[in-house]
Amino acid sequence: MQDSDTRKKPDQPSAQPASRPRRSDATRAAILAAARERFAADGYERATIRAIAKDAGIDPSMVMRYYGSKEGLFAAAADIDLNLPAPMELRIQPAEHADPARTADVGRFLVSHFLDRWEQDEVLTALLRVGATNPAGAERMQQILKDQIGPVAARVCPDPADAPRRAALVASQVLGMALARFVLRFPLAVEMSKEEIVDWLAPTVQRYLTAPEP
Amino acid sequence: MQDSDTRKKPDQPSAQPASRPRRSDATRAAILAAARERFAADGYERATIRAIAKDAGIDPSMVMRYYGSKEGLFAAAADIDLNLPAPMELRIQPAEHADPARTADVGRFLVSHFLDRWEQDEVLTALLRVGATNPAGAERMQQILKDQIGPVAARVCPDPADAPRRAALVASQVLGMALARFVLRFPLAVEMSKEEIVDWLAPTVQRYLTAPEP
DNA sequence: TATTGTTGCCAACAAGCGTTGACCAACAGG
DNA sequence: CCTGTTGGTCAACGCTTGTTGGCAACAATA
Repeated sequence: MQDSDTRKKPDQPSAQPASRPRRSDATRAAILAAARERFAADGYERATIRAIAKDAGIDPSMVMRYYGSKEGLFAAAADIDLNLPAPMELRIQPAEHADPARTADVGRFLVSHFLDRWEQDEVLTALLRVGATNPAGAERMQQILKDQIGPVAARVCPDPADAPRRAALVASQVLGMALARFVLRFPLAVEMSKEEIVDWLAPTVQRYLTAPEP
Repeated sequence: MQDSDTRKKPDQPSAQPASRPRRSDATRAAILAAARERFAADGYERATIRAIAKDAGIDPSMVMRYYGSKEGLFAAAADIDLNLPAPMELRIQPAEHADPARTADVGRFLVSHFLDRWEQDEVLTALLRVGATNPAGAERMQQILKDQIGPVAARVCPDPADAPRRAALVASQVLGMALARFVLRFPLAVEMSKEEIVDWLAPTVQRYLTAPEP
């Protein structure tokens, strides 16, 4: 899902789903990488197509040809997969027993996973920065919450009916920490070790997901 | 602190600290109000001086005359007072007894107060939006955290030495919820009632502030 | 080899931005 | 009354932005 392209001119209207490699694939990838870096560092407006093109070592007009517009470029760059485990896998860990505390430590796992994910892929910071000022970015985040975090919550929380609310609570804590650490760069949020953060946030997330009531 | 001006031409170099009212005070206030609205709605880059001036019903050049530059305007508009109670007042509530759980419900009070504050004053949303893309905005937020939340944490948490860390944790949860509810406008974060949010977040904040260890 | 599509650069466009300085109207103090 | 200060508009500046079309070089196909 990550490197999907917005390819034009579908040669065979109903042919193979993955189009064969092109000579320009390296350039496309360079543009995408530069775009992620710039969006992460500067946000949507200040990440100019000219700057991105310069980073990628090509002409600005190429960006337009391959991605149509700045919005198209962002859409391609912000195609994110959180790599969350399929919900079923979560139940396996603590063997197979009844309702209370279905998964021993979803909270711990999730917080740790998110921190790793954020540190290794700047596109998450990019999406967070852009989402704060750009409607399309905010919508994309909302979609990720719904499609990728929601299902996990649905499997783990007591009443699947209010899984969305649980997911939103989890998102508020995780995004808040990401904001403080990777976007605003509060010194104290930056200096804390990953383990320390996990120790503090895991019980919170665990409670948001599994507590029967506040 | 809220409506501080960047007044030029100090007539008497060492005269009264508060200058007398001017004929243009209404215009200044209109500009500031429009600026807060635009910054909150659009972020720093897309909130143009021209648009702000139009909202205020005056010429763009007036903004420059009264606030020097766009940065100056933002600095004036983002002069924020969280209205947190002086730390001493917090200790009074549960009478006067020893260490464990100094204040019965700081968490509940803080979450409720922040939600109120955010709802009634759009400048908080403005600062959050701008802080995500603008270094000056991020620095301002950091300063508010240090000067206004830090002291509260220092009085309430077990070891005043790591009050800053406690404050950062609290900020991560509170800012995260503000981000989800007021900036990204996740439907489920918007639909939840204020009481519901307080019920969920209060224990978290309480723990971040008063728990002896994670 | 001739033709056709792909890859890339260059120069330019129109629009929008923050910012500036000239200029006029209204008021204030003597 | 005049005179200087203040409040405000207007038109323009220099610059950057996203975006476009033309044109040369290369690769692939026939």
